[in-house]
Amino acid sequence: MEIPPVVIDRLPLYTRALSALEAEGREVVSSQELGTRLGVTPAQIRKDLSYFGRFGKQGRGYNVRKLLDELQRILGLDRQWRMALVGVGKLGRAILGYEGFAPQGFRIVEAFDTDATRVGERFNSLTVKSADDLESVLSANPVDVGIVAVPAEIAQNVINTLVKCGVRAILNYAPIAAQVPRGIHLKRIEPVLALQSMTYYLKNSRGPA
Amino acid sequence: MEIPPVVIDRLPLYTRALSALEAEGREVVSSQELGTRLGVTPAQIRKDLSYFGRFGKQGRGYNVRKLLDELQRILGLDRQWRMALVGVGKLGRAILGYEGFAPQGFRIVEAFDTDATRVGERFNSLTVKSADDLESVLSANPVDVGIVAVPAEIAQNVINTLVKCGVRAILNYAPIAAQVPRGIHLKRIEPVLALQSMTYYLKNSRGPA
DNA sequence: ATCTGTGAAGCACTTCACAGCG
DNA sequence: CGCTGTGAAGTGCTTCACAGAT
Repeated sequence: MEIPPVVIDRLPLYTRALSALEAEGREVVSSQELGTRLGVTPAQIRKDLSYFGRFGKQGRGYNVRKLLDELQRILGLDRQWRMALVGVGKLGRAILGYEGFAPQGFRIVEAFDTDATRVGERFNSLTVKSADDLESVLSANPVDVGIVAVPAEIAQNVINTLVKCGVRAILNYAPIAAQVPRGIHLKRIEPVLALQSMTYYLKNSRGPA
Repeated sequence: MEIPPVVIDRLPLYTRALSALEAEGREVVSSQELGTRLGVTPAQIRKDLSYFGRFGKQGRGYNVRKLLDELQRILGLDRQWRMALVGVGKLGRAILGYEGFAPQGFRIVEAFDTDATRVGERFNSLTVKSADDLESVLSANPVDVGIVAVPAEIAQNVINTLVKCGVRAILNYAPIAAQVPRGIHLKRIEPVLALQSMTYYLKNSRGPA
């Protein structure tokens, strides 16, 4: 069956709420309550989950631990994912220092830069390699995800190279509208884009309505 | 007229492509070419723009400069927007150091933290203030946007406070599924969420298809 | 000849509403 | 009786296809 992409985008939110519930010691939750926590309708949650199986108990709800396990399995969060960072400037360093990846199974295992002065720098157990070696390094030791943190002008080039190296998922921090072939997954991580659409609504309403 | 939210989300992408075209010295562009650059169908671009007016010339296309001006006006990008950062930890510092905001008219004008050791720290022209003073500072000097970069446990609280202070747009970096009242705009800026949905597709296909 | 602007058709996602199980 | 799972109805977004402007 073909699952609607929006459904896939919501599943990580569900896992997050379920983790919180588990931490609170809750064993069971209804679609109603989960929905209230997430700002999503209960019907939507039930429908979303129904694409993958029947995880609930009628009259009772969902077992928190069990549903969390199922969702993690469905999303592939029950394994480690290898990532390569390209661009070790200001932004790249912040990404290397971000502590939110590892606990969720995402590890940056390579870092590249074009700037010779940065090549050889060490961050924890990681040594920055030359972008010239990107293809050879990733061919020998493939990664699952590429993180692009280079200036806009060279971002499309870097993305093309990553794709050529077999990287099928890309997290793009560069402010460009990048192109990728069909079948390659790219997500923009960009505060400015998010801001620029919110301003439309700010502009068009006065006061807290 | 009520504009579909997805349309609003695409407009910033259009402005970005148009800026690039202008930098290249292009004066005119067709929906076809713009679409190719952005990975969007030409019909969608024409339809999206038609919600706001008739900006093109039949047989010719759109004047790049003019369309860019119109979109910036529509989105409210022709003015400055004031932002307050809450949380000046590792992530907050990276946000303060990010140089992508100012050129687009977004300025961080206040920074708050609960940690007494951080209060008083200076970043460029900005002095970190105590989170206790958040309400009084923002009441006297409102901001348009709140940026939340605090630990998950207190993020919802911070968001509630910002909303109480009249902030109607929030950029949330904290890994929680936050709740906001109707009419308040919240965007999640979260690499991990983006990764967790991409893994679904990685897991479910082998090779570059 | 070319490319826009747009009703109408088509598709995708959400919500409803209820049968059925615990 | 409460709550899930799900066809069916409803809504919203995208694409088509073409009249009309240059």
